[in-house]
Amino acid sequence: MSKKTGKFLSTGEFAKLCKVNKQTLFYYDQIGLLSPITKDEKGYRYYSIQQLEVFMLIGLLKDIGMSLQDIQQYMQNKSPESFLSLMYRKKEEIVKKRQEMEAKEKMIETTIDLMEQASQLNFSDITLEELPEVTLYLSRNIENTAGDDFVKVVSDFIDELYELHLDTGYPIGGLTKREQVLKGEYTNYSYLYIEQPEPREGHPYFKSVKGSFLIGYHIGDEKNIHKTYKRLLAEMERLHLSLGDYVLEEYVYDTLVKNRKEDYVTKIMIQVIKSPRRLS
Amino acid sequence: MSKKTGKFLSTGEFAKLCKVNKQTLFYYDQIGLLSPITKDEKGYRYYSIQQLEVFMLIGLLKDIGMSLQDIQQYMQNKSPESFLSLMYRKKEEIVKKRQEMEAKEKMIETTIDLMEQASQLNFSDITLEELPEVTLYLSRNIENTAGDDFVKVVSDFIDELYELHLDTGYPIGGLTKREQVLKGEYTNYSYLYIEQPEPREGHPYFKSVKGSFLIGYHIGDEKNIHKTYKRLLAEMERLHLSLGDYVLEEYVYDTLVKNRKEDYVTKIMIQVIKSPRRLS
DNA sequence: CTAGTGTATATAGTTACTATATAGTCAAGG
DNA sequence: CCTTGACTATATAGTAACTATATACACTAG
Repeated sequence: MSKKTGKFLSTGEFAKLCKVNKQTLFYYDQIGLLSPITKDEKGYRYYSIQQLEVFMLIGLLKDIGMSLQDIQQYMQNKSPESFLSLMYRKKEEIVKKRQEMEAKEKMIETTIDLMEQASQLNFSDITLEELPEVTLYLSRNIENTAGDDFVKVVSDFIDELYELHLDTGYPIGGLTKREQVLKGEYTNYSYLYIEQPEPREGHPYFKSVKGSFLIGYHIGDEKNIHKTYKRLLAEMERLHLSLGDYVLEEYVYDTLVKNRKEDYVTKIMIQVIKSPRRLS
Repeated sequence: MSKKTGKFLSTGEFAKLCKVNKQTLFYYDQIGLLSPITKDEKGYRYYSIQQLEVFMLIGLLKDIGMSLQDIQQYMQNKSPESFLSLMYRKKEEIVKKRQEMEAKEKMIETTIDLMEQASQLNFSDITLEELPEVTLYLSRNIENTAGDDFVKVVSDFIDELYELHLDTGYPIGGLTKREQVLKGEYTNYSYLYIEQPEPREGHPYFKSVKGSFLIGYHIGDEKNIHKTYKRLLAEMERLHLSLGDYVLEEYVYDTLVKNRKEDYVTKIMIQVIKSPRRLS
């Protein structure tokens, strides 16, 4: 602090209060966003305590995505009324942002849960499990689609996930109908799906599945997944089970956590019927 | 979509799915953050559906303040373990961010309330009001401080507000003790204060005030505030009231909402005692 | 009166895009 | 077959909001 400037603050002091780089204040002065209340004959800048409030408002507006230019725009013709209407608008935005934050928090939680579960699995095991009812959000049918059509369906599906906030961190899976599996077309998915832990009413496409599932894991490139399917179907025979209506397929480890395709792990869930044995 | 590329997406298509500019994908490819799964002989890029998941992860990490470089760092040596630990760390960060968001939401709410209240006021009125108990967080004593000392106290005070999350949108006010007022030193504040709507236990410096207050408003530059004080003290006399222990002073309209000092409004709250009349 | 700290300006660098200019690719229509 | 229009590519420059660096002046303590 130079001189006995009383209740004024030098750039350095003010910067410390604001918890920013001194240069940032020079910059704000330069673009006319926040200029010191006075400059002395040597060009030294002096800020007042009040200006801290302004600086904090700038920070608040910045945080909710306003550009410095827009902020300056407001600063130039302020009034209690315009301030209030600005606050009302920004209130809405900040609420939206907080909600997005919460959604992301949930996504991370789900991802953590899934990963923790995955780490407990033995991928060489084949198990028979009774699955509880789950709700799946389905894409449109994609059997035998390719090229533009396929792209369109996937795009629409993803768009819906965005719009309806259905992406909760669960992986996107492929559902194959019984008939396709019988034909040996294991990778000709009928639908894409995403699990919905908290299904909401009033949306079409939701589908619940429950029952007995034979669960196994395919390790490596998807290209060779038919081998794992053969293994699973053989096990199905051995246990005197017959094929149910669906097969669900989803990645456990993929691009997100593994660099090489050989390390990818796909979970295959074959719905099965125990008795009476159905002809397949 | 050119050619019968089956289940691959061109840059434009993938950009649409990701809801970003095509250029952004070029940029990500360039810095090696997210490269298409294949390029054909003409240099055309082709992305897979799986890569959307990667893109979304990048978006998530970006949103919680990770730089593209750091993200790339992770991408280069991923594993379920490192992914999990990253998620755990980021979970904490996102929780913190959400809480900050909530604090800002509250600040905006308070600001809106204060402004709405202010718009209902008639600044020429002098009123006698019974104020309920409020908790004030006080700075260290600043009577007669100036220069470095003053700056230090204010800095510390502001730092505490940051650290203890005490800035809830209420204005920072000045508390003047009875003795100063009697000496006519109206602007020689004894403490700075900020109101705490939800006081927390375990902190020093908290001070509750309640009782009768004579409330008036000063319009214009703080320099002339003594005139308004005189007016208020005269009114006090007229009502046969005597000066209490404190005077509170806070801005109603200031730099945030008015451009000119002549339009600033300061609220002055003089604690008064009705009877028995105390000698002043 | 010098060392050390603080201030100023001017300029260049950074991050994460974003826009523009130029040119090659491809499928459809006349 | 040629042109049109919509797409692709690269290369370069521009943007926002800082951030760092270089150079010079100002003030204060010993």
